[in-house]
Amino acid sequence: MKSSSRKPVLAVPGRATSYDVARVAKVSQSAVSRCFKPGASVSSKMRARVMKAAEELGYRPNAIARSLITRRSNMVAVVISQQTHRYFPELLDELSRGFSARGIRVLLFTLEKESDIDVVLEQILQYQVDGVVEAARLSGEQVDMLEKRGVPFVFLNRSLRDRPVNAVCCDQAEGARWLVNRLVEAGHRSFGIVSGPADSVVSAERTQGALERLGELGIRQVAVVPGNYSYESGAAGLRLLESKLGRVPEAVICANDVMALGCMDAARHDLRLGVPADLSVVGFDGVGPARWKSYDLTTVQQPVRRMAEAAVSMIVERIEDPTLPPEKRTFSGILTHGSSARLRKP
Amino acid sequence: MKSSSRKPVLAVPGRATSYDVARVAKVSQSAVSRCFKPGASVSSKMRARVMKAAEELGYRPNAIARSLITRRSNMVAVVISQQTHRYFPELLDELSRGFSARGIRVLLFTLEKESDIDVVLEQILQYQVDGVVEAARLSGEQVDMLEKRGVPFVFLNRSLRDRPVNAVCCDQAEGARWLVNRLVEAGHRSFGIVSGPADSVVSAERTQGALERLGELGIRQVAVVPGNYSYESGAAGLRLLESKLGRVPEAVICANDVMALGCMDAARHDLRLGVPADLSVVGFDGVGPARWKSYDLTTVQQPVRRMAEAAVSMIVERIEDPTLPPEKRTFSGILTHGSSARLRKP
DNA sequence: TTGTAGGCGTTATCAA
DNA sequence: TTGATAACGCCTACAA
Repeated sequence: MKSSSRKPVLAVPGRATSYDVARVAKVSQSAVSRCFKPGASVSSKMRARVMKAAEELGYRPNAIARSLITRRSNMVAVVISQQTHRYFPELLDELSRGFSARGIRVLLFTLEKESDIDVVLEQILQYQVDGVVEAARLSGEQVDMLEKRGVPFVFLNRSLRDRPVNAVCCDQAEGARWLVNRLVEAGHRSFGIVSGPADSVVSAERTQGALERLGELGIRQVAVVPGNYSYESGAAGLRLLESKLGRVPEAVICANDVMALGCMDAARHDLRLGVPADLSVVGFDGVGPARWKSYDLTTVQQPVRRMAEAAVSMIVERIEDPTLPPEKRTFSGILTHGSSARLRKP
Repeated sequence: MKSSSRKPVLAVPGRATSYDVARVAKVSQSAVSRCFKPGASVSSKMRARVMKAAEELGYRPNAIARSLITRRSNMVAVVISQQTHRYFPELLDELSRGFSARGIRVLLFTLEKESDIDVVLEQILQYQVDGVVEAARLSGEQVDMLEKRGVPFVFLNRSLRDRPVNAVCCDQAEGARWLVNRLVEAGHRSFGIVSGPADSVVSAERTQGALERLGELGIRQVAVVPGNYSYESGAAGLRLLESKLGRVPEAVICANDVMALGCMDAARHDLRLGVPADLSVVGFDGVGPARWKSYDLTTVQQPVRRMAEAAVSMIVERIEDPTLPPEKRTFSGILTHGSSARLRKP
């Protein structure tokens, strides 16, 4: 018998293979394999014998070997920038939950700089992941690579001009317009905007959306200063706005919540201004701290959970059926009224 | 020629194998393999031909197949509770950075409940990871399984009684004692403690450390109430303490920063108390928001970066040399003076 | 330096 | 229902 001659004892103690189990159970190796395959046809007697032997040896099917032959790794890559992850851990949590509920493992790639995406993409392709969730930007060529390889992927909160790709987004411009509407309607006439990092698509959409609507409403006193999504840059942003406008604007729109909180603190603690009495501050995201009593921020909350769930199911569907056409799902943000902005009662 | 007969054309367009490359380059498959192995001996002519063909076909070595034969997946599992991750995304960031710098991929497992660890461990073993970072608790039997399989693992901020295991910790009790010392020295005599979830080892150590030192210093007015690490439970904790002691204590020690911030806000906004004038509040961790101007929390900061780096290098060393004996590395926390507690100037 | 051949641990396809 | 046998894509002696 081949199976008994090829391995007198366990090569590595505690790393039994299906051959070892077969030998102990005195059945064929393929029988062992079948016992570990959900809907296979095995007699209960066989199953019992095999399971007993497997138990004894501490056998576990080798997922790597399985992947090789099935051409399914049951792994999905999640690519996320450190920035995003740091300020928005909820996103990864929800993605991880969703995939794990469907029996899929997450191979995590965090990017320190967006430019790291090149080497990361290389890794992703080598590891034969079944799909990719991209919460980072990709160039056209990089998208080409994924498409050529037939790896399903979905963008999170970004997309590609002039190209049909899978994407789950929150309508940033819409949210920005809402904020502007409510602020103007409540009488604010001078505005400051603290944008996010230059390479952030989300920040650009939020900033542009706000500027556009302000223009439509004929608001002329508007200044934009750059931030980098950090608390500190929100605080610094307020001072920049002040010097740019010659005075503090009546309302400040920050491209994310964390900057808005920095801005509120700078107003209150450095400039001794009342928020919202002297200054209204609003943000985007709906992160945890925005709801804390010291801030109670007015913001456009992103439906993270639903977005993650959408991304997960879009990927899974396309793993099952790669011919599915690209789809873009856009969620509206949720305008959350806090007390950081002077607004009319809804 | 076997190589040319086995695959007339690319099976899946864009998924070339080393055989495909070999055929196009008119060399053997093993030659292709060698060209992609760092320190192999290949003539530059050969390398050029192979690389050209590989480029044309978009060939990338299949990491799964490689893992199967080398018995090295170059993947490490990171197990972390959602709780920890949500409040401390920095930890995962630093781990991911460290591993990726060493050419190792992270397979992420987030736990909603600690009890999910069973199924997660099963996955980990099946996926043949080279090592495991455990930021979650493990039972003795679970540790047995890993050890029997010879998978190196390191605990983060937890350990196992009566067992030599790899661990990287921050000395929680020490930090707690420091806090108590400084508070008592500044004249505080009545204390409240808001603990973390019952199943958190870290919370237990912090709480115990504080209680012990308070006992040694002869402080009698001490109440402990349970929290769950959330902002809300910190706020609720203060009210619980008040009803338990009959009044608000002079100092509140929270088992993490986020609860401390909730506690500060409850004091200021609900009870109209001055912090630190009427009440001192301290926490543990050193998270970002603790440094925000609205809080400026006195806390014991964990050296996350160094801890993650230690965990990474301990794992990597043990992947290289599995015979290395277990090691425990304990870091001291960093007492960070904010203005949330009335303390003597250092 | 290059090619041949044998495995790594599974699943899949057939006969039996 | 069971058991041979051939892949999956690569690495690695060993021989040339």
